[in-house]
Amino acid sequence: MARAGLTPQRLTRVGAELADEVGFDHVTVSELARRVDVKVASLYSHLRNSHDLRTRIALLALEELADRAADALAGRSGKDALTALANVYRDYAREHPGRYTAAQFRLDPDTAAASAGARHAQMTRAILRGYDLTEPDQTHAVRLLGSVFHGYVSLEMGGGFSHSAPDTQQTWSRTLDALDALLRNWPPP
Amino acid sequence: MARAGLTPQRLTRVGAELADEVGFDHVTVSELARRVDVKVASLYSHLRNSHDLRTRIALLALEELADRAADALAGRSGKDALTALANVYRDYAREHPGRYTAAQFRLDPDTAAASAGARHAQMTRAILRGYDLTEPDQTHAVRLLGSVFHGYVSLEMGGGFSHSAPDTQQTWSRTLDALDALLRNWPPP
DNA sequence: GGCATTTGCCTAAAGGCATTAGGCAAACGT
DNA sequence: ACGTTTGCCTAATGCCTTTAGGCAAATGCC
Repeated sequence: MARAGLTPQRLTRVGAELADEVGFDHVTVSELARRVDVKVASLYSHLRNSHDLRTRIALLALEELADRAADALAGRSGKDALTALANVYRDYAREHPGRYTAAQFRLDPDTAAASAGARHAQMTRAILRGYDLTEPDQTHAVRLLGSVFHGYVSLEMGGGFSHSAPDTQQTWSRTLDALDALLRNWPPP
Repeated sequence: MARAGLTPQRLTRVGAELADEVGFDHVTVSELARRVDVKVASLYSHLRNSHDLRTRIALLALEELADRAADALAGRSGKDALTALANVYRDYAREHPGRYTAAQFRLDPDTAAASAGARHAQMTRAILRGYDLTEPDQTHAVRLLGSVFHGYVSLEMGGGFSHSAPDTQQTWSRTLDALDALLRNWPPP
């Protein structure tokens, strides 16, 4: 019985690929075992259980996404930064639909606190430095941007905008124009 | 063996209640059978399979939501209508989280075409009559509103905004202010 | 009302996934 | 070299889905 050299990290990576291929909801410990050519029970030395696997994939996705976002934001500000961040989310969801879904996986509070989630909020906030917003409107705006990015990407991914004119690239571009305009003319209370 | 009086409709309703209690992802034919006090196999006379059950719950949710939206919009326009529609989604998600998730269930194209999905788009479009938008910006705006509503509700439901000040009711209210302002000052291309 | 047909619910069985227990051999430390 | 740890295996249990085949209740026709 030669050893397969499994680690939680490797299993998480393979799990993430699996998610992109079959959808995060269909990620299964059994299928993962097949992929790494090992019997199912063997995985339980490396993963607590199925939920643990999902959690790890979610954490991986959140970090990859945060890393990409950090890269994209470097040296940009204003609308340029807004567009760059928005595109990171949208492109990631297109390239890695399973991982993107994983990033939405509900984590328990402790795990969430230790995740890259905070970096995401932080980066969105950074973008707003290019606009003239003070608290509490800045927080409202962070949440609004999060809502639009996630909502748009998730609807587009789910086929919500499918096959109807005008094409979704147009809408995306105009959506970013609109958000930029909104942030520049944020309404008074 | 007294008959239980099952129908696809009743099973769908019970399935929807089940979804609200345990989450749409955990809706199971077996649990449904327990709830209606019948053996599992019996359900297969009324439901094609598990996927069929989910589809029916999704369609139910889409219709309930569209009905509520239609009620809420009656006699309103402008920001009043915008707020009313937005609250329908948010309130529905709070009252019926499982059904709300179900409404996001990806339907196959034919089923989607026959669903209440079109009514939703239509009602969002109706709101925009209170603002001065022409095609294709009207469509872009429909998609943006859909993104914000869905994104906000889904992040809030997932605990994304949890426990941080300011409270989410504030943000929601200011988000609607912002959307209204945006629609009144939609940026030129 | 009696009788044939349809329909609804049941038992049985097969196959899949998750998870735990217990065993043997490879890798590692001294 | 040898004892310990560690990794992967077999076996077993339990829950879920889905199909096949049977019996009894409802339905409809005369």
